[in-house]
Amino acid sequence: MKSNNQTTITVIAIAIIGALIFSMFSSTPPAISFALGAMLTGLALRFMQENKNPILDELDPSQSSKTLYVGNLPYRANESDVKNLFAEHGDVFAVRLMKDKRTGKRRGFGFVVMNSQDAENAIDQLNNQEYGQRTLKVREANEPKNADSLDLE
DNA sequence: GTTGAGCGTT
Repeated sequence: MKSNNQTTITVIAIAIIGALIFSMFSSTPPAISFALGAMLTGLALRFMQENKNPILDELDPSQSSKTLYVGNLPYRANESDVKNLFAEHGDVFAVRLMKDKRTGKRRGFGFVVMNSQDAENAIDQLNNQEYGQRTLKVREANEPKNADSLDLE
């Protein structure tokens, strides 16, 4: 609900164009026809936005996810262990432990995708904490796939 | 079967 400035400008621009077109085919005074055209175009755009791709609305647009980098993991830890560990501090959506593509051995680090708010908590709770006789390193990932609500910048 | 700072995959 934040970065809709561009969308808003686009809608206004299209609404103005619609208003101009509407003014051409209207016998009412220019100001009134312009306003009517803008309103009609705006309503049309809203109708189009509400009916566009209901599939996209089912992909949990309300829940914003954040990818966490997890380093210094014990080699014997699997994805279920990491998922259970992070699940104690929030909703975990996915866990990917990186393995070497040639040998398939675990490289000792991975990524955890979880709720944004819970991710902030999980970093504070799990970073520099012992797990499997190792000191965990939990940070925000460098290439965030989904960073919707970032108030940092 | 080993190792130990790091930022990946359809």
